[in-house]
Amino acid sequence: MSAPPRVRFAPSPTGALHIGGARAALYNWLVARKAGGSMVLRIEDTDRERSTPENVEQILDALQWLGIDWDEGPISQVERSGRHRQVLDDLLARGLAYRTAATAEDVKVYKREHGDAVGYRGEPSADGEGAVRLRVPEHELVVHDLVRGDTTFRPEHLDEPVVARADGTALYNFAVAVDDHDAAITHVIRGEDHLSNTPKQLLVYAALGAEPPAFAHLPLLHGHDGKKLSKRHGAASVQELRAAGYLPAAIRNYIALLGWGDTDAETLIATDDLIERFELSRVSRNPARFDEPKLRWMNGRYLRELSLDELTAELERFTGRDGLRPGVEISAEKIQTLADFWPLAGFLYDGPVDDPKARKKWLAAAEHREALTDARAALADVEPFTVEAIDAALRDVVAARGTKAKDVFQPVRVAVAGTAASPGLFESLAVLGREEALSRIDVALRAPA
RNA sequence: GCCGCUAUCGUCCAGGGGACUAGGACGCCGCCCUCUCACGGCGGAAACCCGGGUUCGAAUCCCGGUAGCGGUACCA
Repeated sequence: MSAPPRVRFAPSPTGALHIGGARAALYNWLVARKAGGSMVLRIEDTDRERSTPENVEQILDALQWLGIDWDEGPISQVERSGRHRQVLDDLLARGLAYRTAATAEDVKVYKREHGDAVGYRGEPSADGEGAVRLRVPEHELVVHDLVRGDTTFRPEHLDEPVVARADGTALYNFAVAVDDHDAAITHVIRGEDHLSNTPKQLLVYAALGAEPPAFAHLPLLHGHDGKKLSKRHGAASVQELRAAGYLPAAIRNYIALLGWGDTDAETLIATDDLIERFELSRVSRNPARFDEPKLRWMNGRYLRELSLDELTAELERFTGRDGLRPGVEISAEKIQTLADFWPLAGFLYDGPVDDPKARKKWLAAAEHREALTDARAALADVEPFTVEAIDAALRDVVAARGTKAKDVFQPVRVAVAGTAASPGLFESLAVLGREEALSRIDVALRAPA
């Protein structure tokens, strides 16, 4: 029996949380929740140029909205600079690191002389000033990865990495390793873009005299064009998905499947089952593409699992309107996202929408205007004004006119909804009520053909 | 360039030496349902990157090529 895992999610606040970060957070969370471990949230804000408090807020907010919680933190990496400096001094004192005046340009020159495959080896500066580089040992560095197996890095290929700026502030590869070690992290689960950095971090662990944690590098997520999905490219931030009307549960299910799958063919997996079934060893090694149509479909399934009360509450929160229940009842099975609702059913509340093409097609011909007139007359007499009675009355009109059903129904639909697609016609009319329905038809009839 | 990772339908995920006539889901196409749009049901098209090797047998193992991706910062 091994100790409960301690995982961490460590975003850098240089932008919004995008879907790739969300997935990394989710996988960490699943590992922690499955085994009764804990999840640490750390903000990697050592990039002082690009990190902002607003981004930190956004990320925390996105995580909470997604339903991914954490047990410790958020801890700020910059606030640990004292500890970083202390470790740095120790490494310097022990000769495992050295200060150097060498610049990136000097490294290039070195490569030109020794070949691209040869790792940079520098000399300490005479005055003891400059950036801090780590010494690289002679032995191979192997990353034991839970998803991709062992990856071996030969030391001669590795540049001596810069771990701190000349002013003594820590750089990423150094700070992560120190912080993960101090936090007793057992599993580092992050994107594959960090795989090449891992040997540098291994160096830090070795210098610390510590056992490195287990690593799990997740395949990257790409946009639909096959290119890397990032803050600047392809978007898909959690906030955007939220604004697009997706449910957290659906997003969790969808992104869990982006890079992971078990032998069971199930596609719809509730979060509790995800926790139970998730296995790092079954994470895919191939990059995946974010496919929004599939998320849409999945979201529709989750939407339809909600009770009408729950759906109404979601929709009222989403649209900022209330009294939506009647409209929700008749549109629930027609929407895939919360954002789909208003374009479909908003006419019930705000009047017919303006769709010239629909008017031209269904309200211009004399035949349609006559049908609408007949329907108006029938509707005026329907008693009670219920779905069933409206249904019967309008079908009587169809029968009397001897036309196809749609030649009566569509003009009525366009008259009351303004457009050719809507929830069920009879249901819509019943929701509107006789008075409102007749008045909309009258307006349509008065409008010039 | 160098270092590294990856390679099954358009996309995601299964399968992983003979059970493969390669499975499921999204999407797509057709049909059914139907007042529109959806939902739902049924059916269909659609993939093992290429070349060698190992083996009685390879999509599955090995090597090479190719392609894609990542890293190559005093960013994270």
